[in-house]
Amino acid sequence: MKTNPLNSSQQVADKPPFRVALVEDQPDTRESWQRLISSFPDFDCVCACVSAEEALQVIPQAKPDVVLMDVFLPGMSGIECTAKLKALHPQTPIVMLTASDEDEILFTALESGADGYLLKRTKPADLRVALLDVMNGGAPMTSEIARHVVASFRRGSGLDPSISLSSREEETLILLTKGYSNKEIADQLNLSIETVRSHLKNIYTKMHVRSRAEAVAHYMTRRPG
Amino acid sequence: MKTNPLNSSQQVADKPPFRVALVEDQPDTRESWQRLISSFPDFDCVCACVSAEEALQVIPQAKPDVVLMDVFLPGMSGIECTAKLKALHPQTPIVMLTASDEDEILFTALESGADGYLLKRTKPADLRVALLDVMNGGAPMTSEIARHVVASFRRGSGLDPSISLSSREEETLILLTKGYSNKEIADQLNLSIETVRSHLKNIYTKMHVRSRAEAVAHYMTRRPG
DNA sequence: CGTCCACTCCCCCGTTCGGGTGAGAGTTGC
DNA sequence: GCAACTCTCACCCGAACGGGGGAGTGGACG
Repeated sequence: MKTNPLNSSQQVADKPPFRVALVEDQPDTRESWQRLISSFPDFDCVCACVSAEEALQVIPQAKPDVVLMDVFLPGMSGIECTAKLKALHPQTPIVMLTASDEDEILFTALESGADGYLLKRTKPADLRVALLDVMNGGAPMTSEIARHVVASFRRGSGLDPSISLSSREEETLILLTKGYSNKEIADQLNLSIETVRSHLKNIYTKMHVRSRAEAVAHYMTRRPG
Repeated sequence: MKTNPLNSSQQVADKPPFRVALVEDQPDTRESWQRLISSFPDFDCVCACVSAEEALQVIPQAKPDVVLMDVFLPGMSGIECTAKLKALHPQTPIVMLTASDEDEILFTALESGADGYLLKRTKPADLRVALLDVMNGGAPMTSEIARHVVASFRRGSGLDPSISLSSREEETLILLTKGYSNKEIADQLNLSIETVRSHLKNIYTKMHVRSRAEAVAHYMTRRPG
């Protein structure tokens, strides 16, 4: 049970090195990562694929201990590739690499079965820690990434541009989509239950629905939860 | 964010120590954490509350830089307390502490606005790192916790093995998520409204929810809408 | 200044919902 | 045959909900 950062212990072991597979289309980036991984004494970059298609061919044979997967790949995306690899070898951890920290990509990547999610600017030492972490059942991600993930639990989802709700109505709707009752919403917003009911009536009118369940359904189908 | 490890209690007024608030009902545990925090030269435990109610009174005045909150508290829970504190001071980071790594508690805690989530068996050094991390906008959590969080995204796309609904219950749920009332569902399935109610009761029990809106919310956050 | 609107809260009323309990028909499996 | 399960339906009851009013405050805008 170790956490992210500080790692000073250098394990010089006689054990066979951990086998890393790399999927990255950009030649210079790929070679750079490959060299970096091979520079770790306890790691071995057993294959460096240039595409998702090649990865699906090679990786099942290579049987790596961990896969480093770029998100953006020509043809099949790294996310789709991750899903397919996970279907074949659910136990092989896959860490996604990306230059972007955009929410939607992150969540899609995690849904596809990625175990960790790192930004490409991750420092070499942190990469090594992350690889060890993920092979140990962890879910390595940078603080930035983790914050996004945690934040996603907070907000039900985004706003709906098609209908203009007032800010108070918006807050009410979001709590509604978490399944709260009128009373619970009133408590969380420090309002009277009657005020919440007022807002709800307006929301129903604006959204053309007649019940909280319908409002939740419409809201969540328009804005992916 | 640089932190100079001074081992003695003599801190010259380079920088005021970080102010930590603690909420924990168990006396011995509370004092243990309090001592631990105070032992860090760059941290100061400015208040140690025995209950959520006290925390809501004291913490707004104490204005800590970070709050450590136990999940299980008599009376108002740590989760509810977190939500209320977050409503007052959204910018003050709150780290939840618990002995359990049960999914439901974790997600509820994160939804309530907690910024980090640590197990009580977290090592002192890791606690300090976590506190620094969360004040810097990070979302500290142990590898175990992070794995659960990531796993929850996976359930979102695939099947949910945790709950098995019968085929009739499944149909009912799907119509529920379209916002239909019991009567409308009954009509569409050519059933009595009482039968629909029966199915719904079973669904609620299996899904651990208490209302149709909550069922819709949970269902749609776990599956693509 | 007056109007509009968001926000807050209140009342009444009928309907819906959720929980508890029970029960008969059909199926599957031991 | 009996147990376990699903599917079906029923009744009761209290709580929650949705719709219809009204009403006061405060800010924005012309």
